Parts: sequence; C-alpha cells; structure tokens
Amino acid sequence: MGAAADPPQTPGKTPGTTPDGSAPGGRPGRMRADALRNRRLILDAARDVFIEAGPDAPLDEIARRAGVGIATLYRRFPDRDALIRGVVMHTFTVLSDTVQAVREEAADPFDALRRFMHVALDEKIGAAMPALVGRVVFDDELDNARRGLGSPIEELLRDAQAAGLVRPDVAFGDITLMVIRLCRPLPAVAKLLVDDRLAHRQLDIYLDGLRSDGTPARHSLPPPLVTLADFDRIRAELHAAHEDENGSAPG
Amino acid sequence: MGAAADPPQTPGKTPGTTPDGSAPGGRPGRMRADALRNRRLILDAARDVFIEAGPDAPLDEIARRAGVGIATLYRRFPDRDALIRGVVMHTFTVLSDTVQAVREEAADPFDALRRFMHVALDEKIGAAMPALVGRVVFDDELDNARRGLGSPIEELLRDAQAAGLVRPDVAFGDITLMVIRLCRPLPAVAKLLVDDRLAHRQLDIYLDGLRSDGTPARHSLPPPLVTLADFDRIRAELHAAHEDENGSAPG
DNA sequence: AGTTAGTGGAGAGAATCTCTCCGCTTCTGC
DNA sequence: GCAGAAGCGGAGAGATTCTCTCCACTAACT
Repeated sequence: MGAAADPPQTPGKTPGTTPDGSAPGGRPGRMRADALRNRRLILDAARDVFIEAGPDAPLDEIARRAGVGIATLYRRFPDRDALIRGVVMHTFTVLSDTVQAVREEAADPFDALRRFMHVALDEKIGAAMPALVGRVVFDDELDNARRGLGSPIEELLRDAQAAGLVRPDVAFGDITLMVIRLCRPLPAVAKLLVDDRLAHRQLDIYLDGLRSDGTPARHSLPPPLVTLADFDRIRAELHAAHEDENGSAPG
Repeated sequence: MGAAADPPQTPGKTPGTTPDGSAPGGRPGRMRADALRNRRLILDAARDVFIEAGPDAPLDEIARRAGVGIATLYRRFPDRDALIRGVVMHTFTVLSDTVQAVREEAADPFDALRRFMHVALDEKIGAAMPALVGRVVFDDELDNARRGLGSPIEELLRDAQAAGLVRPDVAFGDITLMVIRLCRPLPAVAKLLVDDRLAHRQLDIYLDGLRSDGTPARHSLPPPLVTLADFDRIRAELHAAHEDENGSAPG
C-alpha cells in the first residue's frame, strides 16, 4: 500500500484543481465529505452494473443502484467515458496495491498468486477489462496504471513458475482472463445459488489445475497462449485505429 | 444418436401439426426446406446473441445476424418467449444426444466427462441457462427435456468419481456452471485474442483441477456445493412464484 | 407452370435513454 | 448557530431504440 493515487483528497491546499473548479475526468479535487462519499458509491455501482450489463449499460440504472440522483452522477462524471475511466482507474489502483501486499503476506509464490486472484475476483477486475480495450481513450495516466498492474501480475506468475509451483505452459491470459470470467455474475440462477462464493470455489479448482505437482508434464495445453505482450499489442492496434478514425490527419 | 426430437420433420404424414397450421411454440410441423433452414439460422443466431447480450437482447439484432428479415423471425416465433423456448429445447436436445455419444466413444469415465464439457462449450449450453430459470414458463415438454439432460450429466460425474478419476468433493454445479461461464464471450478483448480456443484451453486447465490424481485430499473446497437437486429446488420455487403472480388465485 | 407458403423491409407506435434545469437540502467556516 | 455556497434529487424534453404488423414480391413443392 501507500502509493495509492485514487482519491488524493489533499486536505490542505488543492493544487491540482482546475481554475474553473470542474474537476476534470471525474477526479476529486477538494470536495465536500458527502460529495466524496457519493462519488465512491457511484463508482462501486458503476463497476457492478458495467460487469453485469456491459459498458453501454444505462446510466440511470447506475445512479439508482448507487442510491443517488441521476443529476449527481452527471455532475461528477460529465459523460459515460469519464465514468468508465473512473472505474478503471480505481480498479487498477486497488489491484496494484494488492500485488504489493500479497507478495509480503504470502507463504510462497504460488500462495501469492492464489491470493491475488481471489482479491482480484472480489475487486471485480473484470470491470476494468471491457473498458481496457476499445472503449476508453487511453491517456498517459491510464496507460501507466495499466502497465503498472500488468507487469507485476506477470512477474507474480513467473515467480511461481520459477519455483516449480505452477505449470510452465500457462501464461498471463490464463490468469487474468479466467478471473474476468469468474467475475461476471451467472445469469439468473446465480443470484439464487449464492454466486460470489461459487466463483471462489471454482477458482480454487482452477488453481489446482494451474499447479504443477510432482507430475512432470501431464498433457499439453492447446493454444492460444496469451501473454501480456499480446494485450499490449492489441491495445496499440486499437489505439492506432482510433487515431486514424478521428485523430491526427484531418482530411 | 437416434432419440433426437428436435426437428421431427416427418417426411410423410404430419400428425403433430395443429389444424390451423400455426406451428405452436415455434416447432416445425412440416415446413418448406428454406423455411426449415431459416428456422435453424434464427435459432443459432438467437443462441449467440442471448449469450452475448442476455435474454432481453433486441430481436432485430438476432434477425440481422441470422441473415433473415425481422418478419421471418416473428412469423416463426410469435414472441420472445417462444424464441427462447426454441433455443433451450434445441440445446437440451443436442446435449442429451451428446451424453449418450460420449459414453460410447470415451476411453474412461473421466474422458467421457471431459469430452462432454468440451462439446457443451461448443454448443453454448450457456444459452439454455438464462432461460432455464426465471425467464420461460416450463411446460411438461421443456421440463422433461431439462430433467433428461440434468440426470445423465450428474451420472457422468458420479461415474468418474466412482472410478477415482475425479475428486469426490465436486458436484453438478462445478461442472455445468463452469461451462456456462466459459461459454460467454469475453468483453471486447475476446474477439481480438481468439476467444473460442481460449475457452477450451481454460477448460483443460480446469479439468486438471477436477482430476484426482494420486494425492488423496489436496485441500478442501469452500462451499457452496451445488447439486442438481439444488437446481430442481430453485426451479420449483420460481415456478411457484410464477403461479402465485399470475396464475391460480385471482385476487 | 401454377399455387401457395415463405420472404424482406418500411414504418407506426411504444418504450427507453440521455442530459439539463431548478428549487430544496446539507455541509463548512466562522 | 448562521450565512453562504456546494451539493442534491427528480421531472421532463428530445433523441434514440425496440417491437411488431402489413404488403408486395420470390422461390419452393406438385
């Protein structure tokens, strides 16, 4: 912990606030206590709703679930992209801190990976994903946060593999994309069969599959082996496409 | 196969057709070849769209993806429920046949389970789920189909456990609900990182977690242990609720 | 080749969603 | 406490999307 950058909330001066006081990008400059609390409620609700209904989910629903008026949501986040960006930043921040914490607390590299995945599941890292690619324009801040989360995760995995605790033929995508799958609520049935705990249970089973116990090779996994570099590549391609579309070269 | 009941298409007499020729519930009585083909295209498209966007997905989109006019969809399935019901029936039927086939082809009970899960993934069993509970009114036909699929699956699992090939503390829900999770396309990223193959890959990892190799207990799984009986119970409760709501006792 | 089941698409009406405006409430500094 | 300002909720206009029908045309069976 410690390096969290989410709600700066400098309680003395407020150097970062824009002169017009508009708090760009939904970031809290210096806000009243209730406003700050509502901002958090909105982010939490948005995270849940985006996961359930996708990034095009109605904003009304988010406000309703957060227990605030729709005007409050629009005041804090001027448009949908600002809100998505807020959710993504928050998720990235929390999980970056988690990687750090998990390394210190864990008994061994496998345990670290295991703990991280469980926390990521609770924090619904999935919410970051849909936005991660293709939805939100990545400025430097967001891109740094992304990179700052991806690399440590890959490192976590590599350490566990180096220690011989995780099978060597799995990769970044096998970790993250499974947690994202587990994040999503099961349709309908889910709510009646206690969803959250089931996801953790299934994660435990999956973790056993990741493990390399004594047996040397078991059997080989089919492609694709998805690495962090693959994500970076995709991100870059999308970014380029976006630039093309409405960016640099004006007719 | 052989016991398939999906498109009867008796090429001689057509005893099941309703006198008014309306083909109730979207079932094909005796149709022209192109109509039958379109019906199938619609079902496939509907399955995909329901999985991606949930059971409230716009019907326009389904028609578009099936490559037919919207009128064609409405002619075949008078309303949304009829369409959902059609998708569910089709999925149940295909998978019931699969259980049978898999038993015969498989090398051992674990292999049978493994094969079944992969086919279920390809057939997008997930499409059946959202409807399974809470969306569609279950008549006897649908309920029989459901039961006719659930029991064989549970049996498949029990056999593999009896043979000592699958850890004894997993249950029905650990099989089916994971396949359902894997069915759903990952948001955004997915399409760019070859989704379908990744799901099969992750399923293989999960299967390794289900396996009980030499080690006697590994570690215990957290609750909930979800059985087929749990599904039945939920289904019954929802059915009762539905009856209450607009059924027998008119205020 | 004639008959008829089947087809696509435009469009009316309904439902939903976005986003702003304005009067009221709650915090904060004194 | 009190004044002032920051924040709040919700109604509602306008735009968008979705449902479902009608009708002129096409292609499959006999």
